[in-house]
Parts: sequence; structure tokens; C-alpha cells
Amino acid sequence: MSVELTKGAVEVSNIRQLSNSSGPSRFRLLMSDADKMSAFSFLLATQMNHLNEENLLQPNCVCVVKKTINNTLADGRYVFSFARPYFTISRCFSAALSSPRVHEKHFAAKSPMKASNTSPSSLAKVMPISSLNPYQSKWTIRARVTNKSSVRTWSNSRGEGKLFSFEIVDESGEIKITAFNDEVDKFFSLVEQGKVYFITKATLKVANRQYTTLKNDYEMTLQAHSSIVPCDDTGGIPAVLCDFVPIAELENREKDSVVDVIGVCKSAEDVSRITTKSSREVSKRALHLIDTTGKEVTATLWGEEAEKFDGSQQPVVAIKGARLSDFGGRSLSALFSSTVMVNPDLPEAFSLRAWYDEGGYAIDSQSLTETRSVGSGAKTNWKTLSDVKSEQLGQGEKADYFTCLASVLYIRKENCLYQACPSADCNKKVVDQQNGLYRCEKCNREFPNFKYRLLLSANLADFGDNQWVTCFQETAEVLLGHSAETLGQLRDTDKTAFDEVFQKTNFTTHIFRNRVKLETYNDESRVKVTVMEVLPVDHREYSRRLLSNIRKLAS
DNA sequence: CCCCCCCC
Repeated sequence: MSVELTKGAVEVSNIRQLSNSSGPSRFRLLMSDADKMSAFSFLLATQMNHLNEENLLQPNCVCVVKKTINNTLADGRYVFSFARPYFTISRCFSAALSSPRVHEKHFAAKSPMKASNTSPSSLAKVMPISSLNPYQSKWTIRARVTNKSSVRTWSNSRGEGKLFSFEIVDESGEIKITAFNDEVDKFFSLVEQGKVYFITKATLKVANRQYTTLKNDYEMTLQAHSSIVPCDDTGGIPAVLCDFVPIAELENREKDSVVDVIGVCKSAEDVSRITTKSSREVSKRALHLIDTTGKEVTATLWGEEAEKFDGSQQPVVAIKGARLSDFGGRSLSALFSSTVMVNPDLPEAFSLRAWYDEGGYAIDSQSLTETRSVGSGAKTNWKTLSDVKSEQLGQGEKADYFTCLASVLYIRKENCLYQACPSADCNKKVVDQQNGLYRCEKCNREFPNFKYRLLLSANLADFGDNQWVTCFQETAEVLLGHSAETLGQLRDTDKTAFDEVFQKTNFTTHIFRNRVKLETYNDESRVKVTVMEVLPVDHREYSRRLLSNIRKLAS
């Protein structure tokens, strides 16, 4: 009987200390494999005690136990994982081997070389995840943890408790595993992102398709008797694949898609507490991630992850499974199923670090997440011109405000300029006294001069409708690209040049921020639109908004 | 046995 132990773990179901003298500690352990289908005992000695060669099970069977021998589980058993050389297996009490075949099977899985040399009939196989179903309970799988959640509590009418979940993959597929209450205590620290484990005796149930994103009809729940045993990582199990999407590329991804991203955390906002719609309080922290595409995106972490995050050293942050939202154009939000990795041991992280430190930090980056709002802090009320009519904007008691992207169809240049009172805060039209003096009725004064002011009536159009609007001085100057004074001079001295200003303005496109209100004049009520601000079109932002609208329409 | 994925 040859048993080759490399790395792995066994569950210790019985322990007896054989010697308690001042010499090396020796223990007799009754161990069972993951299936508990066999049991065998070993003599253990601390590594400090160099063992006689003839007592060794075999020369290279160095098992490494991570936890100390005093690490007792709630149910009195011990779980050892072989990771560091605290203990060495020294001898096998072969009499205790009840089932050599199963015994061999267990370790064959850890040793591919050996497994391939063993006839299939003598090998009880580790099963592929894809073959699991609720009607077959005798199985062992070997899989890698891809996503591990933090511990979460719940409280509802059916009770309360805590849970954590993780996802695993093997070469055949993936499945979600959930641990509740006692199993959280038992397994939470054992299960590590990216590591490979033997798992057995968990309960399978039909997955609720509503909540699962994994390609598996079933999911697992850990039970008191379930076993998760770390094992070596010698091939066969796919690595945790992060399919990192360059930040610039997020712009083209579908809203609500789940993506892996990696970037340097250029800055992190302070953690803050928010109250959700369901009156729950939760911590959040926004990170500003940048990558070599020169684009930034805001990623929000939640809960404990938000509280513990330290962005002071501008770490590389990778998020596996973040949700892409269209807030502010494009932004990311960590999910409960996301794995947030700070300075992960990944080639992408190293190259990003180098890129950033060698100049990336200084580049003039653009964020996909536009949080600065247009206007006085209020969210921009984008409307098409037909929306303005169909939604009867401005028909209520108060004025409505809307912003539109529109082109100038026509400007009435007749009467677009008037002679106004020259005093600083009075823009009243003055009366030309025809004697070199101009009278302001409001100021009740005559002035030797006046100032030109603009009052434009313009017809704006977008793809679906048009609208007459009024631009006063400031907005008219922006629209025409000349000061009222210049235009006044031109009109009086160079009619052709004056006309040209209007020609050039026709069919130009701008963003117009408008006020719309029902105004009554001589018993006639009509909706009047006044332009508050004329802004250049940010085509990037505009395209993003169009895409977002399309997505909204599609969903 | 959860199933929340949040806020601007």
C-alpha cells in the first residue's frame, strides 16, 4: 500500500496524545477522508522532532498542517489543512485502514501522476460539478472558489441568521454554495477566494433562476456534516479568470451587465452612510478607477468593504463581477457576489502599477461617470421639443425648466436690438428724444447715451419639433457670438456684416437650458419659452445619453 | 433558512 501525500487536508475525528513528556509530542489521530468512507490513523510528531526514516509512511509524504492541534471545532472535531510545515506524518497504523481503495482514491485525486497510473476501476472519481443533482448524495467535487461573499445577516418573519455564499468552478461547470449560521463559523475563514477544495456532503437544491447568474440548475447548501477540505492546485481546475474590461470599453457595454475591471484607485471618496429605499442603512464609498485607456470610472463599494477600504496609497483595485450602471453615464457598483481585490497578485495589476507610477498619474483623464450636474445642482431635465408640448410643460402654476439639444432654424433680426437705459441695473428701453438725449421712463431721467441690448426671438428645432424661444442679452450674445454693442455698431455701419452674423448662426446646434411658463398678455395665454443658458454640445456626453435612452427604451 | 445588490 503506497500512499502519497502531497498537500491537502484530512478531518480528524479522534485525537489522543500518546506522550506528554518533555520530549516531542506524539499524537494518534483517527482521520477520515472527505467522504468519511475510510478511516486510518497516523502517528504525528512535531517537525522539531526528526523522525526515524523507517517510521515514515514514505519519504516524501510531508503533510503540512496549517492550524494548531488545539484548533477545535464546535462539534469537537479538528480540521487541519496542509499548508505550512507544523506537523509531519510519521507513521501509518495500517490496521485502521478500512478501505484501501477509497483511501487511495482520496489521495489519487491530489496526485495526477498517480491517478493516471491507476486503473479507472480502482479509482472512485472526484465528480464534475455538472454531474451533481439533488438525487445523488454521494459525491466529492474538487473546485476552485471564484467569488466569496462577506458574512451577511438577515432578519425576517421566518427568523434571522447569518450566511455567506461563494461560487466554485471546475472544468465542467460552476455552482453557488451557501452556508448558514453554524456553517458560517465553521467554513467562512477556511474558504478562500481562488483556492481549490474538495467538497462533499452539501445539499443540492434547485436554484431559483430569478436570483442566479450561474450556469447551473442547482445550488448547494452546506450542512453540519458537510466537508470542505483544501487541496493542492495541481492542474485540472480552471484558474479564476478575470476577464478585465478596459475602462474605456465600459462605455459600449450593456447597462446592468456584470464585468470584471481593474484600475488604479486614483482617489477614493470618504465612506458615508446612506439609507436605502427600504430604510436600511448601509455604508458606501466611491472609488475613482483609472486604467491605461486614460479613462476613469466611479466604482461604488458597499458595507464593510466600503468601510475598510484604504485608498490612501492609490492601490490597484480589481473587482470581479461588478455591475455596470448607467448612472452619470457609466459607473460601477459592487454586488454581494463581487470580489474586490486590492493590489491583487496579477500581471495586470503590476503593469497598471508601473504605468500609473511612471506617468499615468499625471495624464488628463476623462471620467465615464459624470457626476457634476448642469445647472444649479438640480438634475438636468432633458426634454425633446415635442416632450415640452406633450407633457404640457409650463402650463402649471409655476415655471418649468427643461434642457434640450436643438438647432437654430431662424432668428428674427428685426427688432432684435433695442436702445436701453445706460444705468447699470436698468435695461429699460429708452425713448430717443431726437435731440441727442434718450429718456428712461423707469429712471425718469434723460441720458446723452444708451446701450444696445439684445432681445432675440429664435425658432429652435430638434429632430421632432420646433419651438419659438426668447433669448435676452447674455444668451443672445452667446448664441450669436458677438456682444450687443458690436452688433449694434454693425447694424448701423455694415448691414452685410450684420446679416452675416445671423446667417452664420442659423443651423448651429447648442444645448439650451430653458424656462417655460404660461404667460397671459391681453387676455391671451400662451406658453413662453425663455432661454436661460446656451451651452456648447458635449458630443461625448450627448451620445452617452442617447445610448442610455435607447437602452431604457429597449428594456 | 438568503434572494438584499442599495445612494446620488
